[in-house]
Amino acid sequence: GRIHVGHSRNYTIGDVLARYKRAKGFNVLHPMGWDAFGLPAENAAMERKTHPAKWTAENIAIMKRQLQSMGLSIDWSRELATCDPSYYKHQQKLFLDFLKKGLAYRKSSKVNWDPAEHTVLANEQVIDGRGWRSGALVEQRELTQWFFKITKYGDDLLDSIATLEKWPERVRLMQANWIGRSEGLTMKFALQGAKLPRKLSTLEIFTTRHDTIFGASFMAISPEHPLAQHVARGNKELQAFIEECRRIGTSEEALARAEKLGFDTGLKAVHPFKPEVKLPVYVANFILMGYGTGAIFGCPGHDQRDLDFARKYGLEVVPVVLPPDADAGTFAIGKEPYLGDGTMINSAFLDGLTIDAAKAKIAELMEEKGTGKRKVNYRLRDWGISRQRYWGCPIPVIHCESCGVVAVPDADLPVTLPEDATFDVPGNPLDRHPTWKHVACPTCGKEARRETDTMDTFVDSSWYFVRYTAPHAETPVEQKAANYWMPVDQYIGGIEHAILHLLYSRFFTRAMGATGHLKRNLKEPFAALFTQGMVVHETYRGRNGQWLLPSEVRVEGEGAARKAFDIATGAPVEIGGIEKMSKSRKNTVDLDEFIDQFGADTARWFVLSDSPPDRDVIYTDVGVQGARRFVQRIWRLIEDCTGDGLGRDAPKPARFGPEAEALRRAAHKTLNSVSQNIEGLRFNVAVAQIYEFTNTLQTAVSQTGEGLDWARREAAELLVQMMGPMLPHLGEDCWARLGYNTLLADQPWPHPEAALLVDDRITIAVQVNGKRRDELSIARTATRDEIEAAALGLESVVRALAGRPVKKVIVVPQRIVNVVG
RNA sequence: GCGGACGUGGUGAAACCGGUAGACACACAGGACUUAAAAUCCUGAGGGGGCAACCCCGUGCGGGUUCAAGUCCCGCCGUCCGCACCA
Repeated sequence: GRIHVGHSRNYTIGDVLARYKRAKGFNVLHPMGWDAFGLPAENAAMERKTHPAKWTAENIAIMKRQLQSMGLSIDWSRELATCDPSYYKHQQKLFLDFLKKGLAYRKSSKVNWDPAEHTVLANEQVIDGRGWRSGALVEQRELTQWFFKITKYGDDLLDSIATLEKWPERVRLMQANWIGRSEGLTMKFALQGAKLPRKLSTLEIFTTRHDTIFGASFMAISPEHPLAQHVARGNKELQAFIEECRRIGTSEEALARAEKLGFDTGLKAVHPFKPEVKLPVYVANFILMGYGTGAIFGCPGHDQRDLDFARKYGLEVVPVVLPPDADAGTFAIGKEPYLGDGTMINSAFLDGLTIDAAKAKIAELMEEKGTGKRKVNYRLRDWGISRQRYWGCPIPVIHCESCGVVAVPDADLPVTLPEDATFDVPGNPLDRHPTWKHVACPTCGKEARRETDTMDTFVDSSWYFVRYTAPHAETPVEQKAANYWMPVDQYIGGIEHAILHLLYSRFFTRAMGATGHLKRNLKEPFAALFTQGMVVHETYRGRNGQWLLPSEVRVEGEGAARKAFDIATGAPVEIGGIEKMSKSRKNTVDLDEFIDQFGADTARWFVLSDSPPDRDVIYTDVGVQGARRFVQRIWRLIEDCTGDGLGRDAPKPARFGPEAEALRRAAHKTLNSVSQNIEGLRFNVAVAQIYEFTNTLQTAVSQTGEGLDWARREAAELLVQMMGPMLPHLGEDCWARLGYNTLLADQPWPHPEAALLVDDRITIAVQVNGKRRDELSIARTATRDEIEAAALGLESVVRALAGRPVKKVIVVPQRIVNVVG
């Protein structure tokens, strides 16, 4: 039962919010995310060890027990619905509907292939600079895989970011950068210098700086470009160069630092506006085949990479944009290209135009001649969902020699995984399985083959929130339920999902609109997004570099003198950085042990209390002790407040003495601001206010006064109700202690009495020349003149003025008065 | 390199529209209770000066706007995050 406390933080936040909203009278559906069952991310190891069924009864029982012991409220019938195999049935149906609409397709492309593991490497898997990974040389392979056409919605996904007002700015930015829209022009250049096949005799490039066409001094193409491949066939040196590029080219970081290298093909490209100018064509290592057309024209004057390249190979550098205050006669490019605004020079008919005007002119001329076309380019690629592994939702299609790709008929869904797969050899267990893939073609009945790729688990998480709205429906989505619940009012998750999961979910909502599963005008799945911080903890490493659990380590000393020792051996231990709790680093806390020792409420209170929820919380034993102390203090306090025998039916007194009045004001004010702070997800502030009010109530316990018994009773009840969402177990106990046999969780959220929220007399600060000198207690309704008179009459003000005449008095009623002298 | 966020006591942090900086908590110190410890309760505290009333300084650094700046503007410094040859 060792799980990350960090893992549960978003559930705690969501749970507090859900309990609060429910008490406020809202209908709340609070499913926990896909990862609540934690398994997809850990599948690599589990695939080998566990039984096929992802949701074994045992796994579910473990997770359920752990989450319940954290005090989380879950509607389990809904939760378990997505663990049911029927979820995959509906997901397969969605896939086939996407296929019909052209939103899913197959494409052949080059992939990094690990021959040792016999599998495709995911993008994020690191390969070293020489193309090795885990001791095996990585190959490139041509492979046909499945894709979702997310690029179809590139514009919409980008433009709609503006409507996501309740999303964090940085997530919106990350998504915009990821989509990476740029407007430009494709241009065709005629090639000369060798006999080329018709298809390769013109070179198409993409640029966003067509205004700089007269500054072009070379062409560059990607090593993977068909033209490069063609020329290399008769050229051993070029072959070697391309091979070299490929080796370096696999690691992105190495690539960014690598020197610009080129290989002159000997070919020449004809300048589209100056036919007498022939530009040399290079194969260059910094050109990506995956972006644009895999080819560019190089304009060294106005692009850093092109400038580096030109300097290295001695190519011409002609400035064509003149900075506003530079002189056309003397302006030259040094080490830095000029990237700013200006007017065109050295550019024939463009001279004197602005950059934008020059772009428009070039685009217009080239479109007329048919040698160019305006084009919007995206960094975003279609989503490759094929995985060559057992663990995942099977892709429900059948390959037939005569009928091609055939959808599995609805009646045969779901396609389920074989239970007797073996994992003793690397590679895809489905492909290797002796019988599973052999089936009859649903159309012609001939022998055919099942698709053995499974879907990326990101597919699973891209629509679960829709399925939750009607988890037992016969169709993937029940429109009525989806229309009622969607979009999700508040989504809570880690920043690690800023791009992929959140973008894929946005795509799915659109695609499911296109296939009729959702309303078309529902574009965005999550109206508001909150990214919570993690629970982090120090890491410890023993002498041999092995990670140690915090419970295995004894820490001595303070500050710089802090030292750690292995409890078992007494050996010194290295104290490492504060990192996200993870099993591999062993900086975790045993949840079962924690619950035994402190209880779930302490855990909840701790993660809510210290830091704002969007920041990381450092797990410390003293922090937990503090939370525990408070939980126990509340219990004692409620006992003290109920001990005098005043029952819940006692009539409200007609008059309250000053002590009772003060207590009631404090209670209702606290209720008011705690409500606001829970709503704004400022739990740490809500916690602080509850602390403060607890102190007030504690003081009142030892006082006497008219109506104070009743006021104490009221205060205790409000306190219990306020803390209920955060401390549900203690809350129920206290509620019973107060004499109720109902559940606190079922009580409506209390309303503060408006009259108690505003004071008759208030304290305002008095400044002289902007410095605070005194404060003033005055009627809330006091006029400007009254406040001014009272302030000027203060001895401290007179003293601070030191005889200077008063020039001006600024009065902000109910806030401050500033005397300028 | 590009883009973004942040910088407040010994620590985690509050401070809503520019209006009493440091709420609340942790740690610390002193006291009460106790044979003792734990637990609990009370008191203290940004820095400096003063017996005290009180005064001066203070939100990374330097400027600016304003009656008034942690908050707004300009320029630095530092930390963190994201993207990274995207033509």
